[in-house]
Amino acid sequence: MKTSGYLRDVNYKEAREEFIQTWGSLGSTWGVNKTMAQIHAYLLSSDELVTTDQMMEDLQISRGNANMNVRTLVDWGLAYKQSKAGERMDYYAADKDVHSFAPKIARERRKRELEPAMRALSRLKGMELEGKEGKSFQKLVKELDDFTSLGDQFLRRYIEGERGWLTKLFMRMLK
Amino acid sequence: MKTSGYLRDVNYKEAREEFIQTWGSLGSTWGVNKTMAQIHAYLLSSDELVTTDQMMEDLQISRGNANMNVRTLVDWGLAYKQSKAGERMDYYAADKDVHSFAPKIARERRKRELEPAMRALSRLKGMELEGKEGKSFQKLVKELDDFTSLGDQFLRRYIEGERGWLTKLFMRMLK
DNA sequence: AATTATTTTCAGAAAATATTGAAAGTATGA
DNA sequence: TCATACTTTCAATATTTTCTGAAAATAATT
Repeated sequence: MKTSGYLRDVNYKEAREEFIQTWGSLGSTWGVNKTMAQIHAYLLSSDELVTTDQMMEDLQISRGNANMNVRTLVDWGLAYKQSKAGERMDYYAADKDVHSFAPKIARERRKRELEPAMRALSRLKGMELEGKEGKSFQKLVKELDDFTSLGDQFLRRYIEGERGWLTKLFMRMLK
Repeated sequence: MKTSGYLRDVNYKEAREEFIQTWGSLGSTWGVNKTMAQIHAYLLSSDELVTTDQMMEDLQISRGNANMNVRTLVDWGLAYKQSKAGERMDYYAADKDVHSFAPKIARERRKRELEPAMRALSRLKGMELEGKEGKSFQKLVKELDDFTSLGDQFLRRYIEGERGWLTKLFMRMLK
């Protein structure tokens, strides 16, 4: 028989390892640091609750790094801390449902990437500028502001909206 | 009279300066380096064609930096090189229309941020894993793949689609 | 209350990323 | 074809970001 216990175990481990590494390096391009993305992938792909020590061991990272990044995951609502009865150590698990955790990521990215831009634009929009240059600058600011506001409304709906909303919108869109 | 020539000129310059600085620091959170975002903001807020030397002077950056980042802007289609008749220096200007340049940014970000994730997921989806862990891993991969594919279809429409598409979709969405 | 287990913090080290500036490359035109 | 004006490249440097590890803090146990 080809798929011995040994072989299939290695397969799963390899697939998981690839997933974790890929997610980690993609994390950087998404404005999330490598370790945080790796821990997220690690928790997503784990059936069991895991401790900080297991993360340190499997991802080869320091205690401080593990602690800091798992905490951020918890802050974002992407992971949860759990206690096992009779044990002192903290265990962690991820929210596994993409339709539940993706909006949480969207919420954080909106906060970091969109809100400051909107604040800046609304400050600039409030200025009364004169002259040819001033006028076209104001036009630019207004257009950027309209555009980001549209994006913001969309994101808010997604973040706060009911589960199927995005999928429904896509269905309508494709028709 | 309150708005003397001097005053309103300073006003415009200050507003523009604030715009450039803000866009620059936001750039970092958007995966675009500070200088590139600053040059983009500088060109967006300029009525005239500008040379590399003007950028160097006004943004206080080196020639290499200016050259490299303005080239990337041109590569992305966010800026254009123009020659003035009888002059040797290269002049640059930005695409000022947000409904024209935003999809170009979306295109580049899709390429960098979404495509590699989709490639990784489709590679992982192709694996036949056994055991309880393997099965739930495959479920995870499938869900992530469905989700990213949906996002990809959406982005493609936006990137390739006609001008008003996004706004129309939003209108429908708000109803 | 003292000991032990566990988590958190944070200054400094390391890694990743961006920028400089001078040298090499190209195009123009005298 | 040589000189000049301008652009591009890239090794060295600077800056920013992330990570480490040991010390401090907190919590549980005896």
